[in-house]
Amino acid sequence: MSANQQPTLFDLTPDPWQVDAAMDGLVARIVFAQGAEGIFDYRVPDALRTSMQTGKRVRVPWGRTNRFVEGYCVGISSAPVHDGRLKNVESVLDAQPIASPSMLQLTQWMSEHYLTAWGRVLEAVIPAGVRHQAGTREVILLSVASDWSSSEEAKKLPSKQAAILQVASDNSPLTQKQLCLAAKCTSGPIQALRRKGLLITTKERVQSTWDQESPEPESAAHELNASQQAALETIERGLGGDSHEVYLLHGVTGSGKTEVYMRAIEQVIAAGRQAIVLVPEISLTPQTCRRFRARFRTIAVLHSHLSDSERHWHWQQISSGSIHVVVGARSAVFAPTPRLGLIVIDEEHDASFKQDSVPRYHARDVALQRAALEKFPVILGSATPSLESWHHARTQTFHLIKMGVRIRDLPLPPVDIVDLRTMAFDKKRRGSISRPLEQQMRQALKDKGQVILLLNRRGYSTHIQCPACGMVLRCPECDIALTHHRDLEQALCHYCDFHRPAPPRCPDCQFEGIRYSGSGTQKLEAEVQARFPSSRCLRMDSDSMKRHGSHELALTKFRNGEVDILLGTQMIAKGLDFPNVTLVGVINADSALHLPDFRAAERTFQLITQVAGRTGRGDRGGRVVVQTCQPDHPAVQAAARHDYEQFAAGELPQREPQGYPPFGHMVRIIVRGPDEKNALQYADSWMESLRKGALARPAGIRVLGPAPAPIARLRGLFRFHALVQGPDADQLRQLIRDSVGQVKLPTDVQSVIDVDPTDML
DNA sequence: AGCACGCCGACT
DNA sequence: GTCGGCGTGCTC
Repeated sequence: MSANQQPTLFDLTPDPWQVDAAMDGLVARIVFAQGAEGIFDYRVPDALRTSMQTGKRVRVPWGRTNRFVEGYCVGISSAPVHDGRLKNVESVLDAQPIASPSMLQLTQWMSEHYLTAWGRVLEAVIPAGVRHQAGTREVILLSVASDWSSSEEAKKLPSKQAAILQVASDNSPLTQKQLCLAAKCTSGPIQALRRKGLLITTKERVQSTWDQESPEPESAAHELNASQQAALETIERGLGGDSHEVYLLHGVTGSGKTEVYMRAIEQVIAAGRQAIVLVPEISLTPQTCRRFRARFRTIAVLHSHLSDSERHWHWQQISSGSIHVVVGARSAVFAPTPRLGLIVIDEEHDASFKQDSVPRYHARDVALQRAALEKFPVILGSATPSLESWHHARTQTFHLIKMGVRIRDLPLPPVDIVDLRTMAFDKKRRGSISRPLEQQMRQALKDKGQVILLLNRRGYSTHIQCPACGMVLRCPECDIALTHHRDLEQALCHYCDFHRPAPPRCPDCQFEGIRYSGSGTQKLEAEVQARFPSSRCLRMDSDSMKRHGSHELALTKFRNGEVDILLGTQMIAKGLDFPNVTLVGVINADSALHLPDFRAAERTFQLITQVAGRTGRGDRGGRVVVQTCQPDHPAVQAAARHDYEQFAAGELPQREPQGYPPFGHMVRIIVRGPDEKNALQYADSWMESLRKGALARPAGIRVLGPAPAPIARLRGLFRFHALVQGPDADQLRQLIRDSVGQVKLPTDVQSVIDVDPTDML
């Protein structure tokens, strides 16, 4: 908009009847899923005026050669936004918008918040099955022309054609095949009618045939105890209206949070709106699905094994408003509910809500933003809330609701801490199970209870080392020690797909006594089988649960009592509700404690507390044994007392002086490339430019690094990372946005910008 | 992301 | 002299 045009526009303000003419230059604003990152303006030719809508995809000419590319229309304006001559939109690809106005608003926010191009966000947020209209096909429908009775030709039709016309006008549009059947004719007379213009054709996408989920037997609501009732009453005040409130439901494990969610959802449905329930990926077990299906008739459960066409079908059902409840993992936050009234985020602290590929969004934060835009409340539920949410609740932006007792007033299980350092002097004993834990296990099994053992490492041995020359077997592509998997007799890298046969002697010095040390779940399984030969043991980790449905099968076996001891990685720590579990053993509580991550203590506390909550859920009570080398660590101590508030009160003051979340914001930048020097050099100059930029802004922004990432090499690429921290999130983003492009990226160096990182590896 | 443009070295 | 290497920059 140049300065000399501006006054002219205002001088010639059109009279009302001229408005149409003044709107001549209709402009569509387009973003692209690949390629250029900006917003590009195109003229909308008259022929496309009616079909063009925001949220539809279009085909537009691109670049000097004007090859056609696909883009999303994110806005339409009547005045040209761009100075130069605009190219024309070539065609509109969608009959209906694929993104609603509110979804456009939300993705625009994400693109700003996560420093990711808008088009990339849209592409990631709309399922591929929806984009490709999987499971539908285009059919040609025949209907009677509206002016057929006035047509001369219609009065002197052959009898067959007249009959067909009659059948067609008595029905809604039919395919040619259907019309043939209904009028008992062949295609001949139908073609004749089409030529005469008496039958007109329309194209429509229809659903291919579909087998429905069989409905669950309906189950009634449970009675609420006093603490559930109180929680519901607080939440109720925000439901049904247009108020955007956030409730942090801090309920101990087994306090019956799910029932509170369900009651709230029922009220939202009664008010004519829909609800979304986000659960951690691993909790999306058939048990969870069944529980919700049994309660709500019109529900869509979005789990990871859906095919593209199933996903598309659910999307359409949700979009039409006929689905009232959507249950799913992270990406379900984008479900296209027309009038959303509530989002519930169960286990809101869970790491799986953060996406680890572009756009690196956190479903909790996206949900909060969606709720603010569409004006509805959010319930965050957890026994171990993230310190971010807890902080917001303490500082009054979230409503804190506590549920401190378990349903039926069951007690939280007592926790015994076993100090592994003193156990090290027990020379007669080998393996991962200490004497006290073994005794407790014998007792529990003797009393016909079930046992859960947590060991957060898969494989058999965690490292393979030569005692003669000191060599540790490493992945040639990654800076990672290989793990021995005995079932395959292979040494595997857990970060890429590298594997090699497990060596019988040192590959460097040929020493025969190469040592396999450190315990994973496979070794623990062998140890359990050796110590408890008459008990039935089942291992659950991502190796043994690869097949679809194996997770469900394993849990069903455990529930039916066909398994006495369930052992596994953190996938057994979450959400399971088995009343007969009378003992939980944590094999090594400090495995995550030394990770170079400011959230290490928080993670440890959450994991111990969550797995401890798997026991004492029946009348027989339960106990927990936690083995650790740091029995005095605050995270271990607080978990042993089931005392979240004690943990938070100790941990928050540690974070404040450093400006770590929740007291400040953080962006992590990863720079990687096949050439170590190039990558480091680029990272260095980028951080240098960030430091310069930080000086020109309000104080308080600091740039740490670059330094080699904790995993310094991954899949052959050297990795450096840096942290940019500051009290003001917008300032941080602005600084980084400005710096991108100031330093030019060598072709062999890639960068990743992770806003609000949860992972530092 | 492509694709053209442009500025350098090895060749008929 | 020209062909083609890829580093740079632009695309409404």
